[in-house]
Amino acid sequence: MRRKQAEPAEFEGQADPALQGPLQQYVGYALRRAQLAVFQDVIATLADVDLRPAQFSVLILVDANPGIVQSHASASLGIQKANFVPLLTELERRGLIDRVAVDGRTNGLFLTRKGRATLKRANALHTVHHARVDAIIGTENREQLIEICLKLAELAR
Amino acid sequence: MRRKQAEPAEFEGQADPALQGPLQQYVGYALRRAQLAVFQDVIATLADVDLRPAQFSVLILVDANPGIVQSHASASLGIQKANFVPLLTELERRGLIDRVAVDGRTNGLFLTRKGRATLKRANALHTVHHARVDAIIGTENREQLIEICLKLAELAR
DNA sequence: TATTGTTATACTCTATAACTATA
DNA sequence: TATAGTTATAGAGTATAACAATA
Repeated sequence: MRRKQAEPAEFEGQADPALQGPLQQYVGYALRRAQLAVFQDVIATLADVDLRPAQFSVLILVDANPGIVQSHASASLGIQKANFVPLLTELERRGLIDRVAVDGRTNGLFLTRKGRATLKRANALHTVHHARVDAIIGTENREQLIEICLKLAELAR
Repeated sequence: MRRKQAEPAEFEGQADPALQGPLQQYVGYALRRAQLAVFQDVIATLADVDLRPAQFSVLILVDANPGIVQSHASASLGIQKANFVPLLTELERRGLIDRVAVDGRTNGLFLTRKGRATLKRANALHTVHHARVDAIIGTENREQLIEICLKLAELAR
């Protein structure tokens, strides 16, 4: 399992002088560093329920959209349908979701009772992470960050 | 080579109804989607000079800090020293950087003439990407986004 | 004929452990 | 004894292509 990212350079509480260059002004670089840090915190937070971010996102999506079909779910999450298969297979193996045949080629997704219980625990844990994020940047900044990120995601269309 | 990410779900210009759930409020999820989209755009933009984002960041860092030693450079970029080795080896193989022994166990990093020329081309290409980002979110939002991301990166410490 | 789910495969990124040569 | 660079290896994540079964 992945545990931590590379230690950031330490300079007695100062910002790393090597990073005062143009890199600090690049959106992609800032996003990468922030995303890695946040994911690291989420991974550590959800370790108790043994859920990775991608697995957590599937449970959330299926909980909010019972019966959603695989192809729709994977497209919504921006995951290739081919990569979605082993993800679901593992969640099904653990008894957290069910694949229910809608017709001969389509599966609807549902949380099992155990899946709902696990998600409930995961949500409680995630609240702690969420509070940690808000403590660092504030609620207002969080909401603005998300708004900006959603606009940037349009670049992928 | 990686070319594109999964197609986002399309709903005749509407937002994907399956994503109106709690996922939209999570910083980690928003950051991941935005980072993937921005990186995809950077990768496509820099394809002409055959540089991946990580390679580009190394050239920028070494250009701004000639002679920086490997361990410092990798820590500054948040890359494990073990993973930094093949990255540098490839850049050296392509004649873009030089590893110069400082003492028996330490390498200082320098751009070659070709490395500087390639970086110059890459920067010119990157300007186009940068303009695309600003066109979507605006300069002010970009600056605020970066500020917030840097604060979030503190989570990793 | 197009779509859904699947298998196979490969590349990138990130991580750890252990080694060597040197300071 | 600690550090810099390296090698080996493994696990995620993401990408493509091709296939069978079904609509």
